[in-house]
Amino acid sequence: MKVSIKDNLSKKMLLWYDKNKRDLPWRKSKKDLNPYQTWISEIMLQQTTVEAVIPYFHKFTAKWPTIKKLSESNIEEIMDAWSGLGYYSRAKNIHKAAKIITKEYNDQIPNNYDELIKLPGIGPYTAGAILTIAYDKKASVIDSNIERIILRIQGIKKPKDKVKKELIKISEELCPDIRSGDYVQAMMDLGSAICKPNNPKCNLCPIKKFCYSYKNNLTNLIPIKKTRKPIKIRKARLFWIVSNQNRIFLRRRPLTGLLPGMLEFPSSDWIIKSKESKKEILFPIKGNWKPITGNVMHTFSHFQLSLKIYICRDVNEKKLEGIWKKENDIPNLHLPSLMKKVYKHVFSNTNN
DNA sequence: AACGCGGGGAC
DNA sequence: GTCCCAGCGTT
Repeated sequence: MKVSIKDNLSKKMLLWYDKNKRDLPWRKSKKDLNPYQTWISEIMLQQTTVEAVIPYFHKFTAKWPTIKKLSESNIEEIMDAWSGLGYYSRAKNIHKAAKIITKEYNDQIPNNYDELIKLPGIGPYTAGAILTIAYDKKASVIDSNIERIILRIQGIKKPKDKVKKELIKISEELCPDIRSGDYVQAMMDLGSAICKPNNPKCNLCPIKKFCYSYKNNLTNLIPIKKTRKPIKIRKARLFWIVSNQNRIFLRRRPLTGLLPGMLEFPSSDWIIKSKESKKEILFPIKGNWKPITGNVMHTFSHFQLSLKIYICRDVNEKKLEGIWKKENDIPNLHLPSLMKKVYKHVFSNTNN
């Protein structure tokens, strides 16, 4: 890459950023820079939109204002605070990392790549983001926005995983020595507002004069899209159990796998549709079971789930090991989105 | 290199 | 409905 592009691109981006930056809660002035808040925001923002993160960031940092406080909390509290945000291993890893930072780094988030990358939940992107945004160091930072911008500017028509080394090199070269944090955030804002995946607004782009794809009308072809596999459909029966004290039965999922440690209403195994057996329904307890009209559908990252809900009333609470909650308390529980869909479906299809 | 891992907004 | 999002850990 030519030196003139390197210098001028970051200058253009910083000028653009000063005029167009979004006002986000984790964007502090220099004197208020807080590596802890940078870390939490970057973890929350992994594969998650800014709009979804904002309320969670406020709640989380209000409840745990320091790493020390966070390291002293328990995992259930953290999982509850994360419920609804998705990708729950991030919450587990934050807890693990907080303990390590407190124990081994005197409550200070490391300021070098080799130590950062060792922490659970911090990979190449997040390490670079913390180095630039929290510590104003020059680093290679590649998120999906910056990746797309570089591929377009350079007119790279190969699949991105074939040019990984090249992208790392270019992203570091483009990163300025001063205001590196502002620069990477400028690039991400540009990717979000201008250099979008589809129908980019090139006429508004401050760096279009550096862009091979703009000049050659290739922005709709770069980055090349790879076909993704269709996701499978799973089916299951979910059991809505009401006790003779008018409370609802829940249990906590195991701390590994899907929705780790989250509360749920019990269900049968989630079976892939083609393998569905016609065996008799195995209810968790004897009783007068009745199906509820309709199904609850929910799409996860790698499969879709269709739930048929069955309801049983007047159950003795001592017959089941788990958590019993009053119906009025259900909406206030920390449930994953799937289970929120479930209780809304039940409430709207029964007349309690 | 491919997969498991959530949820929601834009279109 | 499909695509995408400030990715990471595991296999």
